Amino acid sequence: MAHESSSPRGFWLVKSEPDCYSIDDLKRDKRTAWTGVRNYQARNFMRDGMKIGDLVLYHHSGSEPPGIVGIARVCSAPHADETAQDPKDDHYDPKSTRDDPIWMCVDIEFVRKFDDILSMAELKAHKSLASMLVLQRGQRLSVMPVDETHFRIVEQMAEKSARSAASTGR
DNA sequence: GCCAACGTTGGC
DNA sequence: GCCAACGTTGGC
Repeated sequence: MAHESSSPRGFWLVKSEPDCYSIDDLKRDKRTAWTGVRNYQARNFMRDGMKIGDLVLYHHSGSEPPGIVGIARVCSAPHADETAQDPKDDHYDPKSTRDDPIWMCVDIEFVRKFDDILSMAELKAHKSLASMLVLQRGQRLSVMPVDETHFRIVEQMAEKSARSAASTGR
């Protein structure tokens, strides 16, 4: 590719139920291993696609409203998801062994939390995000790639809502 | 290997 | 609470 060096990073989106692990939990912990993913496609994105430094949109699912609440960054190479080997863990998988871990994850670190959630309704209202994967009907992946153009638009939307919040004294 | 039944995710 | 979209399971 002619302009390989102009796009050095990948862009991703991860989902989490805030009751399970929210952006505030990530902010408190600074970083965490993104464990518990038990879908092969999602695992493959972490194992084969994610690189240290890639930026990640953090999505709250099952919340009211659901939407993107901040940004994280990939901060480790892929490694075994140890929760798969823990019989007491909800995500225990007896098929996963120390020799053949099956389930892999990366670590992500907190970058920032948006002042306001960007709800799916708001995102869907933005025409240039129409093809964004997370907005497609019935799409259930918990780890997925994001186009850089979509990522930048989301960043701008977050900035804009922060500015309007500041100007109205909210 | 097919396919129906079932379970899960997650928006609405 | 409903339902769409899958992934998984298991009988055949």
